[in-house]
Amino acid sequence: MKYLQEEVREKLYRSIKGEYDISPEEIIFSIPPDRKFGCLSTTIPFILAKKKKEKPFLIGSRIIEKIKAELPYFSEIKLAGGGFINFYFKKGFLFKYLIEHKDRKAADKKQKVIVEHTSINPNKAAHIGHLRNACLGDVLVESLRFLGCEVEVQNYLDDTGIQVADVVWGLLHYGLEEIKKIKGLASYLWQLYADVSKQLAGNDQFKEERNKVHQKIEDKIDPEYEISNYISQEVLRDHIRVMDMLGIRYDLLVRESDIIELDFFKSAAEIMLKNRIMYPSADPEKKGCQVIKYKRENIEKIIIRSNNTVTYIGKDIAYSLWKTGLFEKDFYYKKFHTYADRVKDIYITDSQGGKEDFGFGNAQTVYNVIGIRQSYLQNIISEEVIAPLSPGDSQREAIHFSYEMVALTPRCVEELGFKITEEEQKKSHVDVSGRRGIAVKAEDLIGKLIVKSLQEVKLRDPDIEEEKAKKIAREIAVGALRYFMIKFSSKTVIAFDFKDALAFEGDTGPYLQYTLVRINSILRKLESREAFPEKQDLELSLLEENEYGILYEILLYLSLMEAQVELAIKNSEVSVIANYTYTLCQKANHYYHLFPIIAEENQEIKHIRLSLILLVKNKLEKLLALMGIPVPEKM
RNA sequence: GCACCCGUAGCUCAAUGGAUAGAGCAACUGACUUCUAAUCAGUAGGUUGGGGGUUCGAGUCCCUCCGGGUGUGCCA
Repeated sequence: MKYLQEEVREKLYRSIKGEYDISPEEIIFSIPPDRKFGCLSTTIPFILAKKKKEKPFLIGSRIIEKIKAELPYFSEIKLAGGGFINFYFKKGFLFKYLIEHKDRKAADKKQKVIVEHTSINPNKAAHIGHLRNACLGDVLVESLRFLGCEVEVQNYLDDTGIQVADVVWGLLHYGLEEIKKIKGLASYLWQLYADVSKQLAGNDQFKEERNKVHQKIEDKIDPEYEISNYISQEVLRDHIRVMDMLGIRYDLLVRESDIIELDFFKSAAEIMLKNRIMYPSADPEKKGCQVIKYKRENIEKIIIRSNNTVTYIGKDIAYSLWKTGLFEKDFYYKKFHTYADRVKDIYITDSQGGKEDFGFGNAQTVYNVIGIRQSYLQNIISEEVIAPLSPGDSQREAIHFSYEMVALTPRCVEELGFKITEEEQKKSHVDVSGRRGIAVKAEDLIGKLIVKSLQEVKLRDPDIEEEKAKKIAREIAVGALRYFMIKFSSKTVIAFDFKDALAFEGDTGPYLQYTLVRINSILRKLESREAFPEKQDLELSLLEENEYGILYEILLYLSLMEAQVELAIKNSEVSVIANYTYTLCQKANHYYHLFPIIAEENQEIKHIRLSLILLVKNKLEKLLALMGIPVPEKM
């Protein structure tokens, strides 16, 4: 897919690449703040001037001379402000261009990408922090697909971790049959885990018991093993169910127990030793340990302890090598779950089975959506393991898609009924803590959102059928939640508060939904769509100046859409898409508020307005789909 | 100690090194017999934490100070 700016960029690049050392990505376009500076602008002469110590003005003039004849869509290309190159579209071009390219598909880049997200410890219900992870991950997935990548979504299951052992220890006085009778297991374990954590803290005897449970799980000794298996599966099913409520889905579940069972780490260690990535430490304090050098901080990170056991990072390294295809071994697989609409199945890894090739793994680029606190380990994997093992011709890349935590405002913590210390009281936010049970459960939040939106729906339409109202309420709840989780930049700590999260006005998901719902409503009420066929050569000069100006700004803004999605991926910052969509909606609302469509008597003008609204609808539908925000029938 | 991140309107946040720093919320004023008021229009609100520097141009890059946060384990 080539969008408008990309086409111009290509021509520009060809005209300068012989003279300057520059990559196409460095040529960046923006829409100038004032139309007197044109409709599209680049500062490339300034950038080139820095590289060669020349006058930007002269470089700019030379570039314009070279490309002028090659770019037919512009009436003028002017140099301004000492080095800006400003492009002026021919009248009517942009409208025509956007209509013509409305449903253009992304080029098939044939690149396979794996995105790992969600990856919640399977010992309790999901909370708001996990929601941020899954929502960010899912927008990343859909954006990559939009840009033409083949994406495989993986969810990693730490089924052998100490957290599972904690709750198994807490449940040991029950037998498996009794545990199976527990309703809402994930939610039940939420409280149990908090209680267990309290008991374990400062009680060495309990901890020792728990460690024995952990060991028995690893050695597959019942009842500990079967209980742990049951719990992690059931909790996983609960996580999948909750995420499916938000439209978030997976292709493959990867179990840590299978990585251990199939001895992936052994193969990983062989590769790393052979390539001198891992080596025996010479540091007397790390005598007998195998380490990886982390150059950025000049630290040796222990991978294999002196007692020959593997540290936490080891399993992640093996998994990453498998994901990037730098590794011979593979898992076995079986079907785990079919979604209710039956359009998709989830598979899960296994440690035995048939040799069927499912084609999982082996991607060129691997994203791991995980909190910023994991940066240290993720950087080691990406910089010290994956990068050096990737030969230049088949570059493999592991990208840490990081984000800050969701925390709670002190007020919110108190609303939830927890006591907080005086110290915490003074802070702007308090960390979510599974161990203390301090968090908002994902499903509780979704429930609150549904209750509130149902009220709003009924307020606006008291006669609405119950089922219809519920469906719309769910859609609004999902829209509000998903937008809230991605609208902040990933470096912002979200200080969660019900007041903000339950907002339906202003910069919120429902605002975006409302914009599209109203556009759809206009189209429904239009007496006849047939009277206004899609037409590329509309007579824009019929519009009075004010309307033309506002309409033109929307067209310009619409032309940025694909570039914005690319920018979001390039910067690992999907909030770009949320912000862009919000601004687009503001512009659209402003326009059709000023210029009514159905009531317009001049059929030509009506045709123009309708065409614009259809363009906005087309882009907005795509954007909402990228963000997983549903479109209600009415609001 | 070392490394990284953050500090922008009363609050919550935007702003690829680019032309006049923008939104939402809260406050105030106005627009529903009208294509849906979950909307729209308007008023007010700023020394971008302080100070230096680089640059044609700095909220953005560099240095420094102040304030806040995170990571840095033979834990996971």
